[in-house]
Amino acid sequence: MPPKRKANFSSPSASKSKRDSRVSTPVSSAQKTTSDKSKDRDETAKGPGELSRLAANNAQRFDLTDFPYTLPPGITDIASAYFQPAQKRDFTDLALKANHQNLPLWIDGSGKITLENFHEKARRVQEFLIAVAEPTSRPRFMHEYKLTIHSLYAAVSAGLTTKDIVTTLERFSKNGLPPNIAEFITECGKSYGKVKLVLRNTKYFLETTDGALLQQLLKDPEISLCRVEGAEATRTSAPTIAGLAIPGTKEAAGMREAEGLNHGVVRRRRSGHSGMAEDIYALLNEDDDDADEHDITHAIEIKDDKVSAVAARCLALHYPALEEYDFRHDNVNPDLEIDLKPATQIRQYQEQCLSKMFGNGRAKSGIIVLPCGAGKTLVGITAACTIKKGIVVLATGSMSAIQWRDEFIKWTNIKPSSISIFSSDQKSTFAGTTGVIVTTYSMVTNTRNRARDAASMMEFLGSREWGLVILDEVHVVPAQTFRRVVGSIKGHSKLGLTATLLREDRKVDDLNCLIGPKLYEANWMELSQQGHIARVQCAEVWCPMPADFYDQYLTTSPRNRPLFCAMNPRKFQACQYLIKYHENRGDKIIVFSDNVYALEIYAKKLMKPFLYGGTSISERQEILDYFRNSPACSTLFLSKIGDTSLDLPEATVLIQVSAQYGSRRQEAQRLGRVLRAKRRHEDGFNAFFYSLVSKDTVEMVYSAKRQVFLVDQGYAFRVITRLKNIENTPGLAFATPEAEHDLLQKVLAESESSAWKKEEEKEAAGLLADGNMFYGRGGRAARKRGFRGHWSRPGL
DNA sequence: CAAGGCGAAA
DNA sequence: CTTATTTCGCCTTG
Repeated sequence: MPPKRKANFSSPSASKSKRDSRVSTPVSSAQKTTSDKSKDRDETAKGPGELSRLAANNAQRFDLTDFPYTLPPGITDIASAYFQPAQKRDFTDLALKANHQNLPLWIDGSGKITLENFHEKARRVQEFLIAVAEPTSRPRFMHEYKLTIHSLYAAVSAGLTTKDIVTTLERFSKNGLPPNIAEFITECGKSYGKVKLVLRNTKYFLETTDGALLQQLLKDPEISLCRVEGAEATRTSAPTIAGLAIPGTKEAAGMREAEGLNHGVVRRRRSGHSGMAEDIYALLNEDDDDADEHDITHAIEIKDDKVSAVAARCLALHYPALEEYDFRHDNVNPDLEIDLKPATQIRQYQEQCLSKMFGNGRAKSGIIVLPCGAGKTLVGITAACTIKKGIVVLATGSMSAIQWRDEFIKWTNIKPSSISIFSSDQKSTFAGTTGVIVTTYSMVTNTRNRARDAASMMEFLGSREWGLVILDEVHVVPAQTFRRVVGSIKGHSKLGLTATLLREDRKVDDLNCLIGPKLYEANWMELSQQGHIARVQCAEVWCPMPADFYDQYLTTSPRNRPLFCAMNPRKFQACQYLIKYHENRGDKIIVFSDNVYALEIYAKKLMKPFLYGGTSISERQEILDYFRNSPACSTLFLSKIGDTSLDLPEATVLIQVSAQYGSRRQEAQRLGRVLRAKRRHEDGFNAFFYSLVSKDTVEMVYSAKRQVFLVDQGYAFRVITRLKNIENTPGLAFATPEAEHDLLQKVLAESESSAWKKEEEKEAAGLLADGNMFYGRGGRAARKRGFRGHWSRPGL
């Protein structure tokens, strides 16, 4: 920053002279030429402006900002980032109110809201904030929320007015609400709900009650390109909102039958905004929700594959085009006979998710974020039971598809013939006029030639209108090919479910247009305090590297570094120590290593079963059953096969030996593997999560990155630099210098061979490409390692 | 029906 | 400049 400013000062005409030099060759100031004359004329033309700018620059010269305080190298300053102008976190103009100590919020000009979570008013205000803003960080004491166009839309469609929002924020803020924020909220309110995306007769339409607005949108070049043909005007009646009960809620239960269920937690709730604090909502006017809706709607047809492009463009024009499905008045699509089983009672937060989705009596498309083990599936199924139309469920793998089908049968009264799986090994349809289809993303988005039955099944999927599309693990949807599901399956509403709405690329934002806005995000800490998910102790164990290892680590090529980090003998010992400690406590332990070589070495040395991608299906099942049932086996080693599509048995301890780069999602997903743990230990924790990190290596950086999401969820990572009494632990591996040396030689050999293999691969590919282009790219065969899951079973 | 090719994701 | 590496699922062949 300072150099930029310096440049500005030193020559206000510097950029100008550069511009001039392009026109004429530079001349000395002594020579007076025509070009100089024109320059003079230029200067006089904007003389006063130039002068004042010079003065301003001059003043800046004597500003302290031109003499920045720089930290000594190697020291990172976290705090000052908050006060950089780029962050718009300048609080200078925001005067504190006299009674600020009685108020829990800070609101700055960037739309960031900070909540003092320890404040006596925090609980009530929190419920309001969740309704109007998106939570971004919720550790123990200070919570951060962000006002966005989507969060405000959700608030408005749940019945709040923009005036309510502004006054309530103003009321609880320690500082006066910045004027730009009030303006932002009001402006957003004006454009909400004006434009809708609707599906009729398997065609998509952009619809509005404002004819002039539609004309304006049509003038946009991008939108007009996405249009099919002609505009039509249709008549609709304003929808009513009376009497919708979400199945599984207390109200619905009360309607069905009087059950002696726990009434301790029952709070008065009105349809639309259940569980919100009374005093904050006292000023709401429920009835003006649809009051000013016109009878005439104007619509244009949109090309199937351009739906998300139109949504994106509308959002950019500040007219978010959202999907709302008035399923109760849909007489075109046949009803599906599906209901939750009478005994089913959903939890309070699941109910909150659903009231966000069905807040105004229609089904809003969007995303619900719940941690693993918090019952995402049941939320999806309850949504399906509310809409009662044809349902498509998209899962990431065929295993997961089977689980979805089973869950549907477990929780609902759906006829087994009405639900079917469409995957590579099962291709059947439901019996009646409508039903539930569970399929996989790759099945639907496959572009290569299909098998005949798959093609006909796809034809069937694409030619119909579906009431609800449930997208499991919705964070995968922005991927290049998976995003095509949005165009190829026509759903009136879409519900995305995920535990971790995270990607390391910048594509998460696309989900706003592909699926819809985030409707609800659970607070992990809150759920664990309520006992719905486990309380987890997280720790990062720092393992120093022996000197000779570290030397090799420094000299090896960067590609081999992760191998050295994983094979660090101190790390191995830490792993061994932790396994021993927790096995003695009676825990079930899962060890993750993304490096398959390290995985094999660790598991074989410690005589534990291990499982990776190359393990055959039958052997996988055998190993998992063994781990699940045998008391003799309490530790299992897994590659990243365990991250997805493996129905892992319950574990209470998780040890991470090596991981892929800085993936926050992977870290959260792995922590999720112990969230189902129920057994409580005397120290109050149900489960443990250890991340083993080789000290002073790339792993330190990645590890910090990986933890960001969990830290925002309120998890605190304890750093352990030495494990208690590890030096006196008998039977540790690689305890002697010789053993350590042997290990180093092994690792060196492995890194050599993998490097060599790579070379050979490249060479082969090159030669083949040169010699005979029809062979294409070779080298895949060399990659496939032949060894199968090999393991020792002490008890069988 | 088992195995391998291939594309794609993270 | 867009890597690396492991894994999954679909489809085809013997």
